[in-house]
Amino acid sequence: MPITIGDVAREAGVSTSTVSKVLNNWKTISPATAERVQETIRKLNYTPNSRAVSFARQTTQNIVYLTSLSKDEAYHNPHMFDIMCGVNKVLSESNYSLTLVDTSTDTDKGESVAKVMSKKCADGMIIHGSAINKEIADLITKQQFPHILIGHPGFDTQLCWVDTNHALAGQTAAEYLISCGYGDIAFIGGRQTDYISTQRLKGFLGTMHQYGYLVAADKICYTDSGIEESCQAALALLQSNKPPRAIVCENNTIALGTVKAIEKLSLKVPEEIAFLTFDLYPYTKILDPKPVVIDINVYDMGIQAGNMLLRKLENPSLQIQTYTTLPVICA
Amino acid sequence: MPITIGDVAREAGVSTSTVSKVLNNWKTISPATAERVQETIRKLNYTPNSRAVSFARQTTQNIVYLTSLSKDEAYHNPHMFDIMCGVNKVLSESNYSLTLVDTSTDTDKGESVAKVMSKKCADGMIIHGSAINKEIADLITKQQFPHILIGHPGFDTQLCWVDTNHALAGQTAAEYLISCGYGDIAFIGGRQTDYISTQRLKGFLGTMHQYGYLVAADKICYTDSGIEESCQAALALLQSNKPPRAIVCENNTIALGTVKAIEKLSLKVPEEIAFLTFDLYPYTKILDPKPVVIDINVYDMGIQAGNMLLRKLENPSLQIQTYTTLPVICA
DNA sequence: CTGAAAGCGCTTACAG
DNA sequence: CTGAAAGCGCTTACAG
Repeated sequence: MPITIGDVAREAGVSTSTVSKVLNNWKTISPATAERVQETIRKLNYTPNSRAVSFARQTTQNIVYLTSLSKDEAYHNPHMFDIMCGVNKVLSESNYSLTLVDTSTDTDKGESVAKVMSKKCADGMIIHGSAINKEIADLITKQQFPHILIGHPGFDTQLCWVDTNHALAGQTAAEYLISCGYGDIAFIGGRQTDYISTQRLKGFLGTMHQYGYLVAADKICYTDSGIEESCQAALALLQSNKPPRAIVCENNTIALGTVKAIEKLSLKVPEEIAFLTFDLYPYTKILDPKPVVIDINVYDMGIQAGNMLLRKLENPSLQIQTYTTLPVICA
Repeated sequence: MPITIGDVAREAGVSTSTVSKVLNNWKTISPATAERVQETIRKLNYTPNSRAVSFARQTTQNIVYLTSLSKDEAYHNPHMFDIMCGVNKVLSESNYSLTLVDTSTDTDKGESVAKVMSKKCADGMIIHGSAINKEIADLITKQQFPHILIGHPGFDTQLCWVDTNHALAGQTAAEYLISCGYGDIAFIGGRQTDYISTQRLKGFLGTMHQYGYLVAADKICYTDSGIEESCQAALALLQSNKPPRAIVCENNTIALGTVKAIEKLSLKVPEEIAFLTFDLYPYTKILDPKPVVIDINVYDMGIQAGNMLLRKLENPSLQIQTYTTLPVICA
């Protein structure tokens, strides 16, 4: 038989209201009473029933993390889980719990979101970018349900979101390589339709121009991000009659292809060719030779997203649409 | 103003008890009434308040997943998250939610577990092996709190657990290589004190002996699982006067070192040397040359753990201590 | 500073 | 087959 607030009240010789007030740190309780009640709580080893608290307060102290959780997601998309860990950290520090909701099996894409909001099983939600579209966005803004979206939504919306600034990462890449004394830099990107790749290229080119360097069209390639195609692209660059001094690889697979090209030509890194990529993946550190890496601390991004949601909970009218978490260089 | 069971009752002209019974599929309700109530529910777009349901039923329909969720955990230990996804899948199919609880910041190791049990915020828990010790085990068994531990606890206990059978994976490795026609097989392991490494070696040796192959002592090495030391171990084996025909690498880092040794000696795989490792890591597939891999479907293991917990919830006296999920060969 | 009482929105014996 | 009523264990105006 679990012990209740009534047991504590009886034992301490006060009312349940008083015990509740002690539990919630009301300052209208006399120190003597408070102390007595606290002691009884310790003696009986009492913990409030969170179901009852949640029901009485009309709030859950729970946040939902909406994302796709398919098999192998953990291997393909470890960043998403690192973000989740960051979110969990701040929330738990503020006594919120975090509940996972998988959107991968939704027949209707807004199914999970609608359910969370109507069942009142959470006070707010963190939505991973993979789980959003225009309809869901409208649903959420109409209900004014507290939320933070991870990742730029890609359409105009009133939604609150945070994202990393990929263009800024591209800038950082250019600045770093320029500071190393390299002016002739090539860029191997993913598909031209890829948002992240395009942003990184944009930032890179902007900074190059700003510093007075021209990047010739034949120094910019687009690939399918496959290892083989990237290797070919890198070989073409390195074997041209005027090879670049450095290569920016838009992602890790491209870096891997570039590694193969560099090995094949037996070039010395960074003496003969420098190369750089974005994001620390589990296998980035085994690349040999090693690229310079521009990384985003996505755990920190999760922390920031969690913090913003807590602020939204206190002040629902807050509108947040921001780029957060600076890229850092791991040379 | 969210609509309640009372609104539905009034609109449908019945009592709240009746609405509740319709909601819970009691068969004592006349079809006519049931239909009328269902229609009202649809019309008003009513969803039961899960806080109230949880409070009235004295159950949460929530399960806690206890594990360490530090920064970079997602990169170092993706398997743990894949298990989590599997657990979430079965639970959500049975209308249970899954809440994350991070044990990495516990000052006292049993802190989180004790809190979960006393606050009654979950009906059961899945505990990742990293978050267990003897004291916690005693706490849980004393309270008879429904749980499943992922991973053999390493001490005698009444706890319910599931694990993968590493010795069986070692057997599978030996059987596969023997079936390829290789009899002279070496084993590069991690530290002699490592449980998993020891189990894999045990299974491997058992099967080798069973098939009548002797594994000479100098064909078994122990390493610190570092790339460099593994490469040296592999080189020593391959350059001995009687090199093995195949090498079993106890983990991916060792496989990576072995890859380097094979490259250095320009050996052809598998014509001159075959090699094998365990577990598909994110970078396993970029190893070149490719090893044969013995993998465990840990997502499936999560599904099984979730299913067992559901069974425990229905039948608390159930005792489960089992090895689950067969290793599979990815050649 | 303290307590009696209403209320949070459901479920479930029990009576009819 | 249906409904009145108690109960789940807290919180919080409100009165004193």
